[in-house]
Amino acid sequence: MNKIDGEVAAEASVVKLKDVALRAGCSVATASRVLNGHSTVGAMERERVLAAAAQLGYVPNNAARALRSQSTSLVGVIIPTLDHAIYAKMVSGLQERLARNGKAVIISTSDYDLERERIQARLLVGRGVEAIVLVGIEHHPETVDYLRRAGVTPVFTYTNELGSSDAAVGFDNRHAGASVARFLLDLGHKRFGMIAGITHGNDRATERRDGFLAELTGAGISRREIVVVESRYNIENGRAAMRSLMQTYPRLTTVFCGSDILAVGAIKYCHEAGIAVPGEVSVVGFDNLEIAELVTPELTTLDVPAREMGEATAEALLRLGDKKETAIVTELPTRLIVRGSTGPVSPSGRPA
Amino acid sequence: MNKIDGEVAAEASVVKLKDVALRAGCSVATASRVLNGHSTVGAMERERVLAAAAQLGYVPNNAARALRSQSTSLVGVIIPTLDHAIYAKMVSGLQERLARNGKAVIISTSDYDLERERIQARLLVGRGVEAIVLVGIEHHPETVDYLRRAGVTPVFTYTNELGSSDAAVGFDNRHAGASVARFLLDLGHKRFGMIAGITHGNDRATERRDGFLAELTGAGISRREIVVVESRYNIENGRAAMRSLMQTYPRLTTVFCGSDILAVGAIKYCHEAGIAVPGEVSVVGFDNLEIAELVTPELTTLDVPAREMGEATAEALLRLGDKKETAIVTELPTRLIVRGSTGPVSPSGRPA
DNA sequence: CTGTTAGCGCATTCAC
DNA sequence: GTGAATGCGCTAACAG
Repeated sequence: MNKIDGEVAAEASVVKLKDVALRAGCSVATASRVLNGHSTVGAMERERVLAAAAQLGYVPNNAARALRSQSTSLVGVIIPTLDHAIYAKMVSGLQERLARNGKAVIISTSDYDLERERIQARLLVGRGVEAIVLVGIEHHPETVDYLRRAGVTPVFTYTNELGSSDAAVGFDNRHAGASVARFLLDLGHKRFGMIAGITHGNDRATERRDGFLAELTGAGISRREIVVVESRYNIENGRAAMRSLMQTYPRLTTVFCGSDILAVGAIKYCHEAGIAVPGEVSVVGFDNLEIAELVTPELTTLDVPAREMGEATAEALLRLGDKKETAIVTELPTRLIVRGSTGPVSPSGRPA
Repeated sequence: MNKIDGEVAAEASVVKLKDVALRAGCSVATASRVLNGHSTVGAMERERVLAAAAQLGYVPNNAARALRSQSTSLVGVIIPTLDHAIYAKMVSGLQERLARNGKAVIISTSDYDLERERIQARLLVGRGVEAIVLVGIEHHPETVDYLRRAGVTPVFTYTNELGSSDAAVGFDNRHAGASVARFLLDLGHKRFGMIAGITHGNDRATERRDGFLAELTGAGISRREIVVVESRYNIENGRAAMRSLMQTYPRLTTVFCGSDILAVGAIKYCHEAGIAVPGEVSVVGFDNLEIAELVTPELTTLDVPAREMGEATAEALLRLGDKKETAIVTELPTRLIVRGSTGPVSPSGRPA
């Protein structure tokens, strides 16, 4: 049985441009021109093509389009892990903003391993991505070079330094770490601990720690009196790290954690061990995740606008695509959210 | 300057199969065969091709491969939102497992809107995905039909019903809801409230609620005595819903929430309002997110193995690709995790 | 076992 | 303005 022209046609298994042209009574070339917005097409002709495409439910074959035009409308993103809300939020913002401009995102994860990141980058290049969004400024020496040679735009997030990328969207981790130190100093703290993320291959963790330490030593605190441990980002590790810290250095009055995840674990340990927060020890987190407001006391933390970072990254990508700009740095504001987990130190040197 | 054979060659801007063949001294067909693991190639020849590919850093052009072979190694996934950890975890498991088999995932979000889901599905088809992972069994009437006609494998998650899909990976939401009811009945509760997710277009929320209600009415509780409100999944809404519930029906002894997100908000409200949990009201969540262990008291909740669901989905997809199976149902275990937010009701009808 | 040939669906050059 | 022809990089027939 033939389809009757004008009825809501049952779509063929795959509608191709040829089918649209056939129905519109023109050549595929014309149909292609219309669908791609090339102005040089008669108004009537254009109408018919558009109508035909709509009726047939035409969806362009991206593989063919990509092969022909060298443009895939695909963006790759490599994050350490999707399990961490801070990255999930960033990807969410990126994906939604990009989708509005017809671009799709392919996601992959490196588990904080720069070598894996490099492999993933190659794979994404094979997939034809036009740009790759990376986290941080520190990468395998070959990664960015490789992207460059492949004509893929590298973009860094979680940093405000362009480095070897075409765009950086983020904030100054070092400054953020320093601002936490400043806040704690102003509260009168003298004995500091830090539970940092694993700094190996992770510039964000490194910078946060170094900014924190620099501010403290600048204030006359001896580096040797500051205890720093590193821990993978999960609650259980945060708890364990806090235990080891407090058992070894019971006189610490405050502990800065490189992530809320760790801070929340730290607070859990304090509960168990009967250590008052902030009475005996003040705890500060980083990221301002939802969990920061769930613990008791609520967590003082540095707010990172993850979703906005994803959106801003998308916008940078879009602008880069217009070729009007060649290098973009978007610095996002961070700010300290003071809640109940921090307090002043009494003149005796113990928290009030 | 010419590249010298044998040195670690600087990769050309884009290395093609032809380049590999050239260097290996064979035809592109042979090179293709080697790279695709077709056994019928001589050992020496295969060696040389492999070596050439490695030295040049050859990465196949997926667009061309896709166009020619109708196989893209691309899987699409449409989830309500990446902001909800339960979906982020699922995607994480899916992505990692698929990556091990050379498949990539394109992600998109529907914001719980079945019409948006339908649009996203079409877009993903245009991208050439071989399968699409959907959440739940309820979809726009055209969505699955469309996928079928386009030759794209539809897979449902968060459900154990095959429906119109080729594979279902998940659990019985109705049964899960019922098991929560059973647990609360056994504790002696008589006055029940529920903060469900928005059930419109969301079979998971609907089933959880219906299973809960069915078990209760089956136990002789009148439907009219059970108070159900619906709320979007975020903490603030959970808090507001709990407020409205407790202010209007102060005699409720227990409230079941369709997600830990809501439950956590509910508990926050109880803290503010001075309502003892579980002394005055028992609260149960759903999902067993990390946040369940962060609130005080810790949350009794139904564990949903989200990451495993993603992994199992990937495996179902892989098996479907082998064409040995044609329909796969994988039911995952859920179990109630009893923590501190629930307790028995005293003979007086109030919680003990 | 290996090379030659012919498209996959589309965007674009070139004629008209 | 519009149509016919070309080829993007690769894989799958087909020969040899």
